[in-house]
Amino acid sequence: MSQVIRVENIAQYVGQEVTVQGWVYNRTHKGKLVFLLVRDGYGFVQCVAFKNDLPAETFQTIVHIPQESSITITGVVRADERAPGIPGGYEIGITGFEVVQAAEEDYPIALKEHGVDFLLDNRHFWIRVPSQWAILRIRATIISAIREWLDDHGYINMDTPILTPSAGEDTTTLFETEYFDEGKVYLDQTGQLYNEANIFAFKKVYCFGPTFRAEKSKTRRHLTEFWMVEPEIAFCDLDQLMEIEEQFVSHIVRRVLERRQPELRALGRDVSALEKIVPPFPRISYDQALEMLAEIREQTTDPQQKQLLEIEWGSDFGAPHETALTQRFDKPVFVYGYPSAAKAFYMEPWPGRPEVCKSVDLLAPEGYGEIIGGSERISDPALLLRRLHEQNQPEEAYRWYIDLRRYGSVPHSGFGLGVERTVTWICGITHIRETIPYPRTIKRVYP
RNA sequence: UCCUCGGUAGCUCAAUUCGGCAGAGCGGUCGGCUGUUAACCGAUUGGUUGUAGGUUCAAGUCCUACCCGAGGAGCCA
Repeated sequence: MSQVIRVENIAQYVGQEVTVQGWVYNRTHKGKLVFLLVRDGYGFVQCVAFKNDLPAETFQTIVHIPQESSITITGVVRADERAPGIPGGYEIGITGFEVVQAAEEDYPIALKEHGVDFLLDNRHFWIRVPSQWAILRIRATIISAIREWLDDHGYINMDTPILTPSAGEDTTTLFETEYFDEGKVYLDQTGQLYNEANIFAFKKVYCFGPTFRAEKSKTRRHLTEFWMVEPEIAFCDLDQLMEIEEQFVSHIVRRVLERRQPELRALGRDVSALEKIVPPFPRISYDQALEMLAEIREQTTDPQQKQLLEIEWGSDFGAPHETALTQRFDKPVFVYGYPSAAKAFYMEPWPGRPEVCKSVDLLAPEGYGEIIGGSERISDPALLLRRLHEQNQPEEAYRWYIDLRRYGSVPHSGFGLGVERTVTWICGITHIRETIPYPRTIKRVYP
């Protein structure tokens, strides 16, 4: 056996004999010639067998090898523009072939069109196909870029609890479970409140973990279990927060462009759209956004769309509004200064305009919409207490949270970035369920 | 929770206004072909039409109830 290579590095081995450990993704044969498309976890490479170059028995084995069989192939790498694959452009002329296991012949996923229902039921196999494999490789790169940027900029990772007491929020959107003799506890929706405690010890922190929402949302933008990274920064106001967010998001996109070109190509992603993602990002106020929406509604002829785009001052944007708005930009756009009534109680009021708060959402371009929600938090204990009462929140549950403001309070801000929505946008795909290995939606917990 | 659409072979779908033998392509298998890209050619394999009940000589098709899924809204990342 020659050196076992990773297919992603195949260009380094032209002219050499190498070994690939992997699986048969596709087989097609033409008389004395067989093409195998082999995946090794790192890429897809075409391997070619000529009858005259191999022992008769080996050739017959290759001709009949079932799809998805696990194999060890030895052969010589050559560049050939005709060769498909990821990265593609290289193929292996087979000199040795060993079967680890011949797969059963009824593998359900063909190289043909399939319906969503079928593919989701077979998610454990679906992740083997190039598009899903590419998306999940990009996801992993996005996650490592997130940690890399934060770790390099003075943020420390603080894991926040997943099992949390009620905190008095509307429990219909929380998954609950029994916790010994302590009654009900809930799966976390955010680590933010704990992170607000953490910054007073560590200054800049982030938590990164799964988040659970029991909302009965049934759209292409929702999962019941998703991953969110939540940085929180002491001595930081709303303007500084936006600067951080645009640097952060730009870094993530840049890393994907640097490290995942073959995967982006496999997905047919328009890379030029991603190359535009550099700071600064446009900033518009909620009021300006409303004016833009009014303009867009004027220009719309479709009566149904016109109705969907209706919005009154005070409401948060729905998906149609975000989509319409972001189609007008080729970079992510900040929308700041939302009505306080539409946002959480802990957001700092706008100076001189208490009906508006220092919140900011980042909406991804090309119609993708919200990927980040963030704000400057209230730093004054008396004001925080008043806002709690105004929103009828139970004071006792937030005792420790209010106390944070009594001992060295500072202006501070933070945000949450939804990993799967970011992956959806960067990959240029239409549905969030493809951005996580095993999606959990309101109708699916299998496999 | 509400609105819309759908469920027929392993998969993707068809089955004519008006009820009349359950079909095709793909996949799998066998054979042919030295450059395939979702190859092509020939043969072959393949069915509890989502479930239960009803109408009828006869139901994939009509009626009733239910189950399951998808898309969208609201809510959110």
